[in-house]
Amino acid sequence: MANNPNFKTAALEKISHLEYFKIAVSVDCVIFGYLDKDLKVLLIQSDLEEFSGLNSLLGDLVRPDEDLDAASYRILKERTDLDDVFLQQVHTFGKVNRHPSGRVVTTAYYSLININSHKLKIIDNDLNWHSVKNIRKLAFDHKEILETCLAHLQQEVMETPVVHNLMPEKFSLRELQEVYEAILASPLDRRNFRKKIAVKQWLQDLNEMEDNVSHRPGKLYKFKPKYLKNGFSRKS
Amino acid sequence: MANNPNFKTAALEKISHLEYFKIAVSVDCVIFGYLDKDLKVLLIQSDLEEFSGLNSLLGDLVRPDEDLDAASYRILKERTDLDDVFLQQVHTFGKVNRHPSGRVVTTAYYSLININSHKLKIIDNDLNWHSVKNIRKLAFDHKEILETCLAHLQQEVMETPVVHNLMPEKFSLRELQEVYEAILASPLDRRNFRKKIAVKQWLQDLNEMEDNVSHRPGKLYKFKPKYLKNGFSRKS
DNA sequence: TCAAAAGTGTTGACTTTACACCCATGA
DNA sequence: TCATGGGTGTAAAGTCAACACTTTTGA
Repeated sequence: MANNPNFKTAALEKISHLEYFKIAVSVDCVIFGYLDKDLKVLLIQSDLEEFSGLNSLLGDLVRPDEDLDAASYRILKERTDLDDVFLQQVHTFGKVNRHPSGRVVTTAYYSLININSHKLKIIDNDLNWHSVKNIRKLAFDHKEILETCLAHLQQEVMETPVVHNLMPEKFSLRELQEVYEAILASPLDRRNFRKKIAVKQWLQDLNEMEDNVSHRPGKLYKFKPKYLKNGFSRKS
Repeated sequence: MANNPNFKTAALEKISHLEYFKIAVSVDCVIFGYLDKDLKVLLIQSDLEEFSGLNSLLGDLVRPDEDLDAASYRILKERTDLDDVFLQQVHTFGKVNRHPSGRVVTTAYYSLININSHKLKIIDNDLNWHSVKNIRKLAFDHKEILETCLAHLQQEVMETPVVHNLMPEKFSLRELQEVYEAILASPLDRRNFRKKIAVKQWLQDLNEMEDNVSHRPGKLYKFKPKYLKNGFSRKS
């Protein structure tokens, strides 16, 4: 087989395909946070003249020697200094004219981070948290990317314990429910919510009570340690 | 804003990022078919020396002026001459060394086609249908891509009427069940299957009976026309 | 008359939803 | 003592899985 004249080596194939290496690959991160009973997303002022005044997702071109997953990780790390982040690939957007600088195919990832425990370099970066529900227009096709990732998050949130990324270490069931309501954008029945969560067995009762609340304090919980591992989505 | 010296135009940005245009983008299609009570996938002999003797998925580099979805469509069209195919993006694979010819990020799509109604150009192409369950090793990371797409198909098959792409125009409920069993790789209870399908209301009773069967003939059904539209997945 | 598959319903287990009252705390 | 949320259970509806017998046809 190796002598079959129809075979080409990888090196040869590369030469014959050089003209295809004209597409850039980027990743865009939809970074969700939670604050004031509201689902937020981290956006940056676009530095492209074409999109002046508009916000965009955090994204960057993928380096030639960088895994796709690693690129999303780097972008998050650069902005948040977070090391052990949750990141999951959602979809790849590849319309020819989606980027005015040229042909850029972008892979969208979503992430969940705890806003309070990581102060960002906000001021010097035009980097800010925005209420997801108030977002009207974004640069590029980033509105569509955001919507796709939000839908994905909404689908996953009751199946897997991803919310833990938005929570403080200790929290009450009310606080947890408020996060779910913010993500799903709809109210939940308190008793049914508690039953549903209890069945999952994600939480550990800390035998501690809330403090500084002006009503009967609730029990505090944390996610069991085995659910706190993040890492990447399996595939890259 | 437009006079802000920190803005760059898209044209300028492109120049500064030229070195990133060193990654090629491909699509790979996991094309499923159904024959002899068996889920098949369309594979081609790899023409890379590095993978001699191995099969690979159908794929190609994306052209600079071609939408990502359109590339998967083109690949399918080239091989099957099918025009109105079902194609859905599943995942993008972007490890640095996944392709020996250089850096190639690939987006995987899956497709379902009816083997009998479209004869392929099989002989001159080393192109063949293979039983999914017998596949051991493929070129590149194509085994992983296949597994990812199969899992995706298995998840979707009871939610959406995608199977219609594997069916002849008219079919009995037994035939439909056999397709489901091949996809899910597990037997289904006949009565429960029929109830589940009935609830979906995807099918139309043709008031015709099977013919040429050596047992009691079953009723024939077809998918309601509104479920036959395919097109692309929403996003590209 | 036999072999093969068609066609069909019920029961029990489980899941999901809707819903209301008393309790503990701080102001 | 009031306002606020904590904490809890049940009944009805719906969903899902398991399971068996009679019917129709061709060979």
